[in-house]
Amino acid sequence: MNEQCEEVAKLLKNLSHPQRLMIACHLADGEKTVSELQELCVISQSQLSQFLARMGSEGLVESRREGQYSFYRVKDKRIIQLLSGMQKIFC
Amino acid sequence: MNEQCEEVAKLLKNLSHPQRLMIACHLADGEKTVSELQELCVISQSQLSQFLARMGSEGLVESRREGQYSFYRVKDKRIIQLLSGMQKIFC
DNA sequence: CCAAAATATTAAAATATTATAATATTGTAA
DNA sequence: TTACAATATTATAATATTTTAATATTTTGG
Repeated sequence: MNEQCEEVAKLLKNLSHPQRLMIACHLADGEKTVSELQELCVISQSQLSQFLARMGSEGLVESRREGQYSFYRVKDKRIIQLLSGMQKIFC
Repeated sequence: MNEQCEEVAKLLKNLSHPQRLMIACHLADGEKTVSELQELCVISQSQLSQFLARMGSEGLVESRREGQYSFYRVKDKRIIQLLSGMQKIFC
């Protein structure tokens, strides 16, 4: 239980910022560009990029570059499950 | 969406510490005393009490005093739902 | 090549969280 | 009433997060 709590708490911490949560929710709907996210989330370019970097380094999202665009998506199916569960409960 | 993200992010932040998550999981199983929690979670008295106070002030748990014991429980059914959902996904 | 758009990185001040120790309060049994 | 168990509060140093501004890199159209 200890280990799972550590792992899950780390994930929740990553989702525990309103804008990171919003980013994750939008990405759970499907892959998005940084600039698409920037419009959807109303967030500064710098902060968005920093948040995505953090979310990437902790395995929450992954990205691919295509030309001048970076596409981000949620990395793990379980996280999509979690997000959609939360949506059912709280939205 | 903005408001919900704020609300849910606040909740997740509260659950985003391994020991607070463990406290919440144990309480989701049913009401517990502080000293029961202290044994279950292997945590210092002071920190446990501080965590419970914080979780209480943010509406995650509530308590009742009975003699020398304080009993804590999860306050909101939705949070129990969330926790058991997480358990299904990650445990 | 050059300019502009898209994205990433760095830096730093303000704020919040965490861990720990010390102390205080409350209730009960002797 | 005294001592002890259970719980709560306060204080503080160490660490992490958040916000913001400035700068850098990458890619493409002209």
